[in-house]
Amino acid sequence: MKPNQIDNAWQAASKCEQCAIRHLVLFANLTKDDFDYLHQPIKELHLNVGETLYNQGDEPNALYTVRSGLVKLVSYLSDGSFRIIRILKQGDIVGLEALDNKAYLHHAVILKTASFCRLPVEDIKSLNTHSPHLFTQLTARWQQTMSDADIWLTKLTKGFAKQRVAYLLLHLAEKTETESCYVPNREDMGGILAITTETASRIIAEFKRDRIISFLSPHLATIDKKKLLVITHGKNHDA
Amino acid sequence: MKPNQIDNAWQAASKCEQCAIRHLVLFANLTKDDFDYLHQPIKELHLNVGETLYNQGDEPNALYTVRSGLVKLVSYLSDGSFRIIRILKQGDIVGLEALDNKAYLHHAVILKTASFCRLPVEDIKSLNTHSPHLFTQLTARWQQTMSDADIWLTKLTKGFAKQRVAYLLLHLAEKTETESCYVPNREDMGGILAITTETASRIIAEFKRDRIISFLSPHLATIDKKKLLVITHGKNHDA
DNA sequence: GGCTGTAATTGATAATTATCAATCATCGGC
DNA sequence: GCCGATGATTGATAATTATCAATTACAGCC
Repeated sequence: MKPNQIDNAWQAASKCEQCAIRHLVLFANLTKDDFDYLHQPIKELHLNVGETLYNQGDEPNALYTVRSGLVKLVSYLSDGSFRIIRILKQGDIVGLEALDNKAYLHHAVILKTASFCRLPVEDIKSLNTHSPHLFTQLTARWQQTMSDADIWLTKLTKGFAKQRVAYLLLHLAEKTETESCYVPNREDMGGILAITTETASRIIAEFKRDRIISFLSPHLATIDKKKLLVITHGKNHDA
Repeated sequence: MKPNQIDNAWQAASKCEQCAIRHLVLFANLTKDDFDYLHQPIKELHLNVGETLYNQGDEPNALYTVRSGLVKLVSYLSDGSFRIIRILKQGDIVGLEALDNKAYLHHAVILKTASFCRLPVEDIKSLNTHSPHLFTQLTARWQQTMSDADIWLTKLTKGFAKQRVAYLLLHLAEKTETESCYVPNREDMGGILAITTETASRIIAEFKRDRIISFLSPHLATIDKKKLLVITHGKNHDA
């Protein structure tokens, strides 16, 4: 990301106490006093599709709360191929590893125009030593992250490609408020499910023909959850 | 686990301050004073192969440090199949999710005769509010768990079965002090790599014929790391 | 030793997926 | 509207893996 983009991306900071989605975020149960331990105002950050929040190996000095949009965490392998580790939505924390002072583990790339709150690591740490409230939330976040990783492992990397695609769509639908759900491009689907772009494409095309999925726009579609669930459960003999 | 087994499993508690592997464990950097916040002596627990530390859904009131041995975390799916989520060795924490007061997420089953320290959740929480030292360690553990999960995802579920088996063996070898490494039975290998038992068997058999792996006992073998690394990197044309 | 149950291996075949290559669709810019 | 670029789709084929079934190896036990 270039300097001028950074300037554009940053917005005026706003008061956490008045945050519209505070019930979803890390600061959910902080008290009024707790906020005194924040030495700098929390800044907000806006990024467009394809932009990068941080890169693997970057020195980490902040974690981020997703206010809106979608973010993918990508890990590149030595052979040049990549794998998408997770997809994060509103309320999720990105870059939790910053708390451990290690370099970021992944590339965080915007899938759907997103906004973030930037939480400086030092503030989080100081807040944690002074107030017991944050620890609960942090625990819950780590927990959430692990359980997401488990789902990724158990549901998205097991069984035939068709089942995995079906599960992915259902999983993505869970991440949405509306009836329609975000559908990644075929290459990203491959990166999530450990299948090739072509296989992903073939399956989505088949789902389209079977009216299991209908695209409203290139990355937005409505899905037939019932049919997908059947596919998830194993082979369906065109019942 | 039946009551009489529990009786056998528990050993006299020992002093954490004198623990031989304390540098590896959660209490690594606690001060003398910190230990005063532990209301009960830390108990030690011994379990044999096939025994269960806890089951998915059990109410969690403790986390465990692995003192020795190997543990697998298993998740059963609705269709009766299972997936092995992670393998834990000396120094690793089992059941971190207990801190979030949620039910255990997996079954924790002993692969290689193991001993544990049982850390009551309440003690950990109280210790954390009174001393800043534990937070660092907990952060590091969560971090470790996440990064393990990432490896599992990126390396063990991608590419052809042969590459995955090769990577698994290398990964397991990392978990050992000695030259020989633990090799799971073929069904478990399938559960780890999302392949069938037969495929796992075929590949291990092939590795045996190629002298890439030599079994010393049913679950212990020496491996040729160099050759495995080559296989990991993609197709090897019998160079 | 012989028996028995479990795990490992192997074989044959069908199903699934990767690979390589070509075509089609779509969208923004001119 | 046309062009070019990018992503999606489809086709043909080979490679990989699952499936079903049978056989072998081996440890524990009588």
